[in-house]
Amino acid sequence: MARPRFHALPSERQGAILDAALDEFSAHGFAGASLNRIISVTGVSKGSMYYYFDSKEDLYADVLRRQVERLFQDVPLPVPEATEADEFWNIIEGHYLRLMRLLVATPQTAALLRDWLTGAASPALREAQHSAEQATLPWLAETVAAGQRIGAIRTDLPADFLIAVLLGMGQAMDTWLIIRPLTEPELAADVHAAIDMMRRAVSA
Amino acid sequence: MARPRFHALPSERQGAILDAALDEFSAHGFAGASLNRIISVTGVSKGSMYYYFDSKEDLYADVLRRQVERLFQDVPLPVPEATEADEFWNIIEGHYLRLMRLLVATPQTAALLRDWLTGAASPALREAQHSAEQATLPWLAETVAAGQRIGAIRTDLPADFLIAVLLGMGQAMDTWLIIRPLTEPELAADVHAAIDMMRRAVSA
DNA sequence: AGAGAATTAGACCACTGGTCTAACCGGCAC
DNA sequence: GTGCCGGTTAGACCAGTGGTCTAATTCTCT
Repeated sequence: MARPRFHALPSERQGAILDAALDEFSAHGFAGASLNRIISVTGVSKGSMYYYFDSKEDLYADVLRRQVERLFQDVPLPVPEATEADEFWNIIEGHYLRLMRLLVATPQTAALLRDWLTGAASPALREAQHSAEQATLPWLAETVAAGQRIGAIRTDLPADFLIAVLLGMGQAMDTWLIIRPLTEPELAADVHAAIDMMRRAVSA
Repeated sequence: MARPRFHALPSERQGAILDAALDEFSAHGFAGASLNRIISVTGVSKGSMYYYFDSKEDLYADVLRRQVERLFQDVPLPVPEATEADEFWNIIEGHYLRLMRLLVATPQTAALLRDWLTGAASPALREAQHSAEQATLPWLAETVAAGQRIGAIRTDLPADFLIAVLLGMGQAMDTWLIIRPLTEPELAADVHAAIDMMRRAVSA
């Protein structure tokens, strides 16, 4: 995680650094991004950079976390408070649709997420993986628990397993949806189909 | 792809190079692997290495392709010739179980595949992606088509979409299954649960 | 003003994947 | 045998990488 010193910087300077990093990471992915390019664009010296961040991964993790936070802030996704399975899944579908719409509208964030989704588990990115999971997993776990409580989600398998499979399905769907230029009606239909598959896979 | 020259080499030399590369890639993943380490272990000069292979990716693609081929050779997985949905899914489950057993028994291959699965779509690996897809995708596509023909798989969604989702589920399940040390009875039960979820998601 | 800490700059390091040229070697023509 | 020539090999070399280190600067507080 970025050292506290970084957050003590004037916010415009923070912003300039993080913006440049976002540009670089979303354009080239983690592996292809060049730290030297980032510092030369921002004018920050290498010494300062490593005074603020532990490593390239650390910077990446911070950029990613910010984008995920912004996403969750722009599209609030409360854990569904439903009493019945159909309602539960409708709420989920609405969440997903809103999220995908926002991603379509912010291609840079979408590119960053795509890179992260497809390369996340590589050993070099455990830090980023971890920091983004902190934002995502608890929500998913809570939602699964809520679904189980009202009988919308099966309880015969370990929740961990269900969550892993849902994450996998979600990544595949995200990638499939993001990668192609989408028109509105298609998007809604595709999201409906995606959630339907999830529902079938894990419903009680 | 490896240049033809490489295959003209004495097969023991080919083997030594590919073994060293497999060691390196499975131990450190694609990004962490060092070409210099591979050539220093094998005693092959850098000039020769680049005379045989176009690039690091090219070598990786070749190593990966070999392992996938070996896997499919050791565990034949014919497209199910079933006439009824239950039978169809039983055959699939049998295939998957056999494959996972082999992977558990060959951890090096499992490590290589895990790295590939989790990092495959990163731009640097398109070559490897492509070469391994050639081995995997057609089979999956055929199997989906076979399932659709006998009414075991839904036809209301694009096959591409189903395949993408199945791949995502498969990756998640593979990872979940490989990552934990498995005892036999658990493995069978987990595989059964995994295939069951796939079946629910895509059945007609 | 002066001491001491926080911060910055950028030279430097080992290493990376990849290129290039000079040497080498086997086989064929004379 | 000699000359030659194409396929092959060795390894010096290159620009660039992420990361470290130290000396200088700036800031703060007494």
